[in-house]
Amino acid sequence: MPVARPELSDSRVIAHVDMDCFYVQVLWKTDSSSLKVRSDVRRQVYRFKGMKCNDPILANWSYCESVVEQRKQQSLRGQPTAVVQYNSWQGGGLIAVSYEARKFGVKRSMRGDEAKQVCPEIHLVQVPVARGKADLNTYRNAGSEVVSILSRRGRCERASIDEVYLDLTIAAEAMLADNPPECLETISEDVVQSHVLGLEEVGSDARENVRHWFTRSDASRRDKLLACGAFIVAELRLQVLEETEFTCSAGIAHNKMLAKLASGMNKPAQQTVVPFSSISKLLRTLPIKKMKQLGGKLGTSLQIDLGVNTVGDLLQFSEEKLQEYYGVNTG
DNA sequence: CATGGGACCCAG
DNA sequence: CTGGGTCC
Repeated sequence: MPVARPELSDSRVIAHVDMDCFYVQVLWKTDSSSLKVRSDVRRQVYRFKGMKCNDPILANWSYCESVVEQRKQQSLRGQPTAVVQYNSWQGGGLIAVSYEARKFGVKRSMRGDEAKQVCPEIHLVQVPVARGKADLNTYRNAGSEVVSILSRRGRCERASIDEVYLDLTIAAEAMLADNPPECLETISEDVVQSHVLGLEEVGSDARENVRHWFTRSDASRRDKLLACGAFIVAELRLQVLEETEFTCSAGIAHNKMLAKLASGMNKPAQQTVVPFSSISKLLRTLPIKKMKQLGGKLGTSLQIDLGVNTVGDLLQFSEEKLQEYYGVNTG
């Protein structure tokens, strides 16, 4: 029988790391492989610009443009920018949008022309093209740099080009045994800036609440493990920033689903912890469509056919009942 | 044609 | 295996 159920009573420490508008960030950076390509081709680009181009590699004008555009990279920091693929039809499709551009209402999956209308000063940069297709290898390689840093502290699972799950259970247990947060004299600002779900965020001093949560000696073992995990993730995110210039956001929780949910709650360049005690409150009212796997037709079917709107509503249905509707695994 | 394409999972 | 769904 297929089983797709997590273990009961789970105290793993799982992080989900999500790069902020990753394709845009990659433009800001100069990595060695793209430099090599650029210096190879730069001379020819200038030679071919405005002419008929017979070289099969350079024949695609989009590629020439993208090579030229990449030279602007450093100056694009802090400016409204989007990465587009295929510029020939209505300016190409946006696949990443900088936070500066988002302020103007520029959205992913707009066309380049559309983005120019709402944000005339936006910089549109094309992804490289190889064999007539968008070539994402530059971004894939940049993602690998991040994975190599994250894997210093735990096992990594690449979830996509710009997302990684990290199992920090072992590292958190070790930290709890050797050097628990409650014994630390000072706690770095990066850690205190974490968001912890379920903490009363009264206007007075959220910082002090977080600091207290991290250092309380009477916390449950689960909470202490998550606190250690959040420490480690804060360190890792700093190392990623120092070594790659990339910022990312992260969620820290007891399983992948919750870590993924949390990483998207505070962006960019922030991290969010989901303590065990906050889970039921969080899920009871969470719209089902926000959960991974339920954003499409399955989620719609849950709403329309079963009247399930929140994760809490789902509890009224037995596993067997759901399997009747959707099959053994999906159910 | 007009969000594009690839990776992965599942049901039948 | 194919065809459909989902994600980025």
